[in-house]
Amino acid sequence: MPTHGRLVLVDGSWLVFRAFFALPASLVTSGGLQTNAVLGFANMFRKLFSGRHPSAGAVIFDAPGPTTRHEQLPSYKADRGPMPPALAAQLPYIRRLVEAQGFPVVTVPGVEGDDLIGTLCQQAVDAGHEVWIVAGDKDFAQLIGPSVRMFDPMRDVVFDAELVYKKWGVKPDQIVDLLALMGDAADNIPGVAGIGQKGATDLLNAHGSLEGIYHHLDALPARQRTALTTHRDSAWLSRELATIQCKLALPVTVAELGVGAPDHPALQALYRELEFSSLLEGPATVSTTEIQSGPFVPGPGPVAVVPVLGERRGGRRELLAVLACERPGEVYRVPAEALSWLAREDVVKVAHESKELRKALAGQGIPLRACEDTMLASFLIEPTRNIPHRLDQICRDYLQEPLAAEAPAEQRVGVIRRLWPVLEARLGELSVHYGQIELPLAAVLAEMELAGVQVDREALAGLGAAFGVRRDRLEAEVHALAGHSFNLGSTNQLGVVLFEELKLPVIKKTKTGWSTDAEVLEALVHKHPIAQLLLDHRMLSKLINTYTEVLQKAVDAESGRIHATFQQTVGVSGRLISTDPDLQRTPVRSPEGQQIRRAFVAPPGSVLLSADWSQIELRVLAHFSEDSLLIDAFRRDADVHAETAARLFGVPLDQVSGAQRRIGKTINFATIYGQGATSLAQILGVPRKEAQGHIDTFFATYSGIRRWTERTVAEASERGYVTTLLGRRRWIPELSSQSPMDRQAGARIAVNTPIQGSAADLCKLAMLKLHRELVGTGARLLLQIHDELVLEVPAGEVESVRPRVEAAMSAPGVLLRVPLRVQVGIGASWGEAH
DNA sequence: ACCGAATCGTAC
DNA sequence: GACGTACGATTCGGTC
Repeated sequence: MPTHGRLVLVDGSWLVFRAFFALPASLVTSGGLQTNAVLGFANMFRKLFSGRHPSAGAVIFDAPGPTTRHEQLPSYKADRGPMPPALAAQLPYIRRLVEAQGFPVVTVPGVEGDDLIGTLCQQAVDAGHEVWIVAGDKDFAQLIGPSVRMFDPMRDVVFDAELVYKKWGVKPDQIVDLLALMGDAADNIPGVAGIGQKGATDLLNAHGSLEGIYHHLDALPARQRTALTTHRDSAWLSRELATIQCKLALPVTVAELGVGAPDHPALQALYRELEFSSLLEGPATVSTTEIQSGPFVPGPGPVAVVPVLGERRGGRRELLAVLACERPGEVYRVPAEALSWLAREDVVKVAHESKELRKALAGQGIPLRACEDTMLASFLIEPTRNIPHRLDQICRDYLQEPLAAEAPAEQRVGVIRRLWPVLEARLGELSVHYGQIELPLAAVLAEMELAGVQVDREALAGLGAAFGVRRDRLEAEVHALAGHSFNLGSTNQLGVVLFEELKLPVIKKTKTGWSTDAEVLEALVHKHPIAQLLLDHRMLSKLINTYTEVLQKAVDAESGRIHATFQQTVGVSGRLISTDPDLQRTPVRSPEGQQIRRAFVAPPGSVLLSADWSQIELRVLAHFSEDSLLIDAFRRDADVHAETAARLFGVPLDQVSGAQRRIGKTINFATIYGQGATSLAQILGVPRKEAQGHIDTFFATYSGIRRWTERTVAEASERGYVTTLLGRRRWIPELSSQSPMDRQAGARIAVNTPIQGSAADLCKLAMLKLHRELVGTGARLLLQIHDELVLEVPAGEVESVRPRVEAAMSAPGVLLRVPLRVQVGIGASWGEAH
């Protein structure tokens, strides 16, 4: 955390409570003193400043006893109760710790810590300083401004105004209004009963402030109006309670908050007294040496590297320094200005999640070369174990040592250094796949993540507003039909309305009660008008909550684009997984969904090019199974779903009806998933017996598929794993389970993984090939959606880029027994390109 | 406040 | 329960 030149105000009371409850009470000295809060506090302090202190700051504690807020509301913070004695006993040590660290301790009787922080913060801002508040309570978000940020050390997040908006949906100066409405259970701030976080943010976004909301009561739905009127006094009192005082007269001033150098002997004495062996400096502890360049000459192994990252900007995080470790026990801190050695081919590096380091280095214009990756190696060795393959997990598994999930960088780098030889040896034959596919792909993914994709924020906002109007109308209609209002988002409440009050038939049950899913509602459409309204309401709230809202918030302020992450070690079959946000689940099927895709746009002068494979998984199945009918169908470029239908129903191809083709398609896919008769019957809406008949006919017709399926399951049972086209392995312990149900599930995995995983292999291969062939063009890859690639292409280069895309995807570098077909679309938006 | 389970819906 | 691979929003009940 870059704290120099800033005033740092630490919410000490909060930190102490968090440490006390987060760590086990079993941490005691040999003298019987419980030390968990002190240890947690000490660790947090070390993590915050890692020896590099700010020039000014303070740790603020609440003084015991009542404050003015208790006079306003006797129940304020009532359920906190008295401080546990086991915690109170640790406070003197925490005070010693803070003082030995060189920080002033600030406590003022009768004044809450929040108000101390608020007032000191205001003084500092007035004096032209920047302020960092170290705290976890969302109350503090109200103080954030151009020169004030909040750092939450538990979540490792720095909040600025933009992030506050992302997190809570309102601006910092609206936080008190938000709390006034939604209340705060932790502080016993009552808020307005009946209005939760969602309702509160929506109201504030519509009307700006509490005043605005009360001025427009008439415009609100009846339910909200009633709630707001009934609890009017509570709302205003809540706002008062939630407001942090910034103008108190205090016995201390900002000018007195100088931070001194840590008193190491005093700290060590304290650590010894409390028996904190992990914090004691000694031979067991790694010392970090600051160096100005990288004098690395790898001996028996590579140099392990861990980036020290700063804030997020434009889709990447700022690179502050790199910790490097050549020999276990020796860690160097290399400043960001001296990292050119990371680009050297002759110095082998190893990182955990090299993609992140690569992205951070891109900011300095330094390419990362010759860098191994422990995360990718772990994934290939055993994809299903240790997802998402974090360092602490694989350290535990391969070094048989514990490592804290958020261990400091100097510890992580040593672990990476020692892990690499172990993982490299375990890779064995997989090292080819590792070196040829996954490792180079990480570089391609890094570029895609940095590039991001442009979205039309206004278009999304407009869509969201339009959907919102429709959703609210539907909600009112549903409430009217039910005769009272209730939360449509609660399946419990909905179940009561549908099955008790309206006495509609129960179609299906869940583990805990009545099911109200889409299938059930579909079945009720002809029994009651409420069902269709609910289906439409579900669709619209889904689109609003999961897409229009989330996507707008995901837009990066710096680049104006969405920078998703492509997880390379999460999809057990080898698929890439997009998160933050999940762009691979962007709607496409409904017309409303397509509108959302139209908000993904190309910048002026460019177009989006979308290319997707036709039936890639069925083609992979044809290749593996060598089924003559399926291979022949693909070689003729036939309509495979129609052909399957023709064979199932015994009709000539040109007489296959739309409904029959749909069944053919469903059954073709059912093969890939190892679907059984029951579920197939349910999907097709036919009797189970008929579905079983289709399955029997299918396998009798495509006998090659039947033989391959049987052989694959048998081999997997024998060897314990299946492989994909490019040799990726997935172990399937389910196949040797005692439970027949588990074994059946294992059989489905054994069939599906080679198909899904090989399709993923082909896509990765195509991405690598395409990436090479795009060098020198202005085109760049943006997204991968399993069987689709989306590129941004300068309008003038479309003619030259398009054939390269088609070539890379049609012939990614492995020859299958069937051709691969690619469909390309081009447009100003993703929706149009599709 | 935090967490996990449950339910639901979206994609390929 | 019965369809493979996923992410994520929301609600709800339990625990610190």
